[in-house]
Amino acid sequence: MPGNYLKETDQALTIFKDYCKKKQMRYTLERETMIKALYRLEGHFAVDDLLRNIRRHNPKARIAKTSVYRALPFLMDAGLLRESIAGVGSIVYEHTLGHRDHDHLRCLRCGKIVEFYSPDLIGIQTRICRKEQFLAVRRINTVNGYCRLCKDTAG
Amino acid sequence: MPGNYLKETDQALTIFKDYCKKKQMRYTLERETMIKALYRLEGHFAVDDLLRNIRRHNPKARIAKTSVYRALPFLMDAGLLRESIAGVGSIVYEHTLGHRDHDHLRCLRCGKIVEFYSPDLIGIQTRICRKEQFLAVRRINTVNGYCRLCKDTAG
DNA sequence: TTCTTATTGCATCTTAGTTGCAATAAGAAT
DNA sequence: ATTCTTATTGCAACTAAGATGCAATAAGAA
Ligand SMILES: [Mn+2]
Ligand SMILES: [Mn+2]
Ligand SMILES: [Zn+2]
Ligand SMILES: [Zn+2]
Repeated sequence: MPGNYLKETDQALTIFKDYCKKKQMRYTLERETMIKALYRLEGHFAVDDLLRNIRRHNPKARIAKTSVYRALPFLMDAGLLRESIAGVGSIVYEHTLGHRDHDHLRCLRCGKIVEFYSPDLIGIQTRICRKEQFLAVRRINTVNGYCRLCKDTAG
Repeated sequence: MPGNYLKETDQALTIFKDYCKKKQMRYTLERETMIKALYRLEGHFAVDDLLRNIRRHNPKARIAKTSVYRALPFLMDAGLLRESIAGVGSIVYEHTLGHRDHDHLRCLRCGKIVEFYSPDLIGIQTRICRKEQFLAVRRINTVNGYCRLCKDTAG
């Protein structure tokens, strides 16, 4: 858990409090717990990883997976979370605060994920959206293939 | 069904015959049927759409969904098919022959899909892969958001 | 403290995709 | 043409992600 965990979590909670107020939603203990777990997880994760992390850190509170699934769209809409990698099967998320907008290379053999940051690529997408008068909400951009270490044994 | 259907299908069948030979796989009637259906479908489709199309055009032949699922990875590997859109939930495919490599904008409200072609974007991805010594197999790049007609009523 | 109603937990359902296995059929060898 | 090997099929049963209906609970405004 990196040093900026507290700051990010705090910021996330504040953002979500405001979001709830604006949308006349309730700021519940469960959602707060979920956000804290979210910013505890550093890498990419599936819903199940998130749930396990929540339960491990809060053994007495029993938060239902249903609630997590129901909260996710709000957390995404509030800008705390995004779907990050395509082509895996189940959905892979990652938190957004403290990470600049980036994309991924994913190894089909060992599962390794390499992040890359390309303002040029994002710029092209933005330009295309403008041309099509399309309001972008979330981008997802993944190259699946074989990493340096796996590509020889790939066939 | 466009005019180049026959040509594309023919090409696809030939490619897959060669692929089978190379991989010591069997070129079966079921797979041939599947490929024909594949090139009959023009747009983007899920596995279920493909199955329905197959069954409608071949009422007597009963091809099992299991076989379709098992064949898909081979068809992709042979270069006849690709996963095209991310963020939908289930997997969306489209055939490749006769279509240049492109990406998608997808409306979260009405489901409309806008295709766009950007050699620059593809070039950036290629450059990044080279830098990371990463062997690209398939790219997927989708911007989810609201189309021109839906963005006013999006909230 | 009271009251309204959004949210939760649980149980149940749905649906995409997978797996084990006996029956079938490519296609190579004879 | 017939035989033989084994990849592939169809079926049925399974797995796992995610959604849904509903009564109980708890935000948070009054
Ligand atoms: Mn990432
Ligand atoms: Mn397309
Ligand atoms: Zn690898
Ligand atoms: Zn739309």
